[in-house]
This record gives sequence, C-alpha cells and structure tokens, in this order.
Amino acid sequence: MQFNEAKNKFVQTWGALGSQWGINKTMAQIHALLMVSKDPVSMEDIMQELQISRGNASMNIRGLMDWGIVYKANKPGERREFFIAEKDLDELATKIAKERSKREIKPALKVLKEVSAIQGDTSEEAVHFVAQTKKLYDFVAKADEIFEKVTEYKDNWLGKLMMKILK
Amino acid sequence: MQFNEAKNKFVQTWGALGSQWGINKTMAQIHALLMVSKDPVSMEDIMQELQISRGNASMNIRGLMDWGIVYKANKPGERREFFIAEKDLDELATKIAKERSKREIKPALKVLKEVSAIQGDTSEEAVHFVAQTKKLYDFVAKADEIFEKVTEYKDNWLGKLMMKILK
DNA sequence: TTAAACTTTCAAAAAAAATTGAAAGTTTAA
DNA sequence: TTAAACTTTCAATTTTTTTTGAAAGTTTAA
Repeated sequence: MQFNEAKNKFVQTWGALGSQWGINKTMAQIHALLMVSKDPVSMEDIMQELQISRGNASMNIRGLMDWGIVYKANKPGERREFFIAEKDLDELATKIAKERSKREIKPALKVLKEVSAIQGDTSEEAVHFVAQTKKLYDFVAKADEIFEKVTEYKDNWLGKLMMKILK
Repeated sequence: MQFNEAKNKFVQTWGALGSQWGINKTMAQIHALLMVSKDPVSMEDIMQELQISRGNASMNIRGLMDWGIVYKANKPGERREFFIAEKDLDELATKIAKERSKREIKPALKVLKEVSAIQGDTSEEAVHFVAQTKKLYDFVAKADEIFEKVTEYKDNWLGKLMMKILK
C-alpha cells in the first residue's frame, strides 16, 4: 500500500466511523485529514483533497472548532487561514467527553429527573415507570461522573485507568 | 405532569438521543417504550403508541433483537408475539458495549493497523502519518480493552469502576 | 479609503436515510 | 389440509440531512 492510498483509506474509514457516532461524514473526514497532516492545512487544500465545496468545508471546519478539536493556525507571511487538529489523543478524548456530556448527557439527565418525579398516580404502570426512570437516572448520572473524572485526570488518564481496572 | 405526558416525553427524548448515537429514532423510541412498560408489549401496541407503520415496527424490533437488548415474550393463551426490553441496566450496557466493540471498534482497529504498516516511503509526510496512526491504534486498542473489561465485570461494573476511579 | 483575497452564510438542490403499505411468507389451530 | 392470524420483506415514497455555489461579509495591505 502506498502512502496516498493509506491516507485515503484512513480518511474514508474515519469518516464512516464518524457518521456512526453522530458527527457527519465530512466533519469526521476533515478531522482525519488534519490529524495525519504534518503541517497546517488550508481550506483550499481541504476542498481539494476531499473534493467538497467551499461552503461545506467552511461549515464543517467551524463545527470542529466548536468542538474545540481543531484550531486556526497562521503561517507567517501567509494571508489565508490554515487549520490544525488537536493531535494529543488524551486532550482529544477529554474534549470530546466534555462536549458530549454537556450536549447530550446533561440534557438527558434533566428529562429523566423530570419524568421520574411525577406524583399522584398509583397505577401499577405509573409506579413501574417511575422506578425504571429513577434507575436510569442513577445509572446515567454515574456514567457521566466517570466521563467527568476522565476530563480531570487529563494526562494519560487512559493508561492510569487501565492500571486500576486491571488491579 | 401526568403519567402519559411523562411517558411520552421520555420516549421522545430517548429517541432523539438514539439518533445522536447512531441508532435510528424509531428504534430508540421502541426501546424506550419497552423499557418503561411493565408488561410485554405487542407489535400492535407499539404501532399504536408510536404511530408508525407495521413494516417500520417490524424492522426496528428486529434491529433491537439483533443488538440483543429486546426479546420475544409469549403470553400464555395469546397467539401473537409480545416484546420485552432488557431491563437490567448493567446487562444492557454490557451488551451495547460488546456490540459496538464488534461492529465499530474492531473494524476501525483493523484499518488503523493496515494503514500504519505502510513501508518504504521516507518522506516527512509519510513518517508523520505512520507515527500518528500508530498512536491512534494504541489509543483505540486500549479504550477497547476497557470496553471488554466492562463486559467481564458484568454485575454492577459501573459501581465498582467508580470506586476504583475515586480511589 | 479601496480593492483584492479570502471566509461565511443560506436558499435551493442533491443525496441519504427512514418510512410506508401491500404482497408474500409463516405459523397455528381446527 | 386449510384458512385465519399474524409477521416480514421490499419497491416506492416521504422525510431528513447534507452539500452546493453564488452573494454577502470580512480582513488586510497599499
């Protein structure tokens, strides 16, 4: 396999994976491309390499910057903007964990708390519903705490966590 | 808030969450409905409650059964089939972890291994690419190991893990 | 200033994904 | 058997999401 073929395969695979995890294909592809690029990459280059339109590139780069995993980088003497990806994987995981917690888990917890708080209905159905949603709340809240711990560890949390889990 | 309103809100929220995590809305809604239903639910009931077609119900129930988180349940004296969700949350998380590992992480690892194994290209670009994809491989492999440990613990892994993480 | 070089926005178009519903298939009880 | 009761399949349709590209906006250097 040649370098270019390998690079392409990586970008495609990462893109497909992204769409399974709730970010769109192009966004994941841009991220993949930046991850493996040694130097900052311009918007033109991104459009070129992924064969996408200017608008598409612009919107998805912004999306990645909103997630905090892609940054602008200015090359000295260059007018236009270049972009680089967060390459430290601990940092990357930390940021993704934090964002997902904020965007998805926290709102879900709020709803679980609300719906498990209904009162006055003593039907079997309602009692079961409350019990079940309360359990879910506790479970999701605990899982979220792990997410938060991960973001506190910061440096090589994954390795440290492995150590602990493996006893 | 009334029971029915609460139930509805829960089903909607869970459905929206599902679509962010790569399973489709209806599938997640059916799962939510089953999670909070005390008794086995028939396909008719599911169609009725979620206002979806027979085909849609059928395909998504099958999807949930493929994930191993919904089962058929026969009610004595009833001809048609009823369905129940895995209600034990540890078991649910375990199954989801296992399936995602199999469906998503393992194939991604395979590609990472492949593309990081290219040889003979000594350009800076290629060297950086190999280094980066190797790092990714190690990282993802470690994360996957945690997933697997989770499935081994089985009973209340989440609580145990919390204990360890919190020291 | 201004105009060139670049980026963002957003309505319209295209592509992808989900849904429908009727026909085909299956199971069961008599 | 067979026919009623039910489930699955899949081509066509609908809905949702993504992408395009041109116009509007912004920044910078002279």
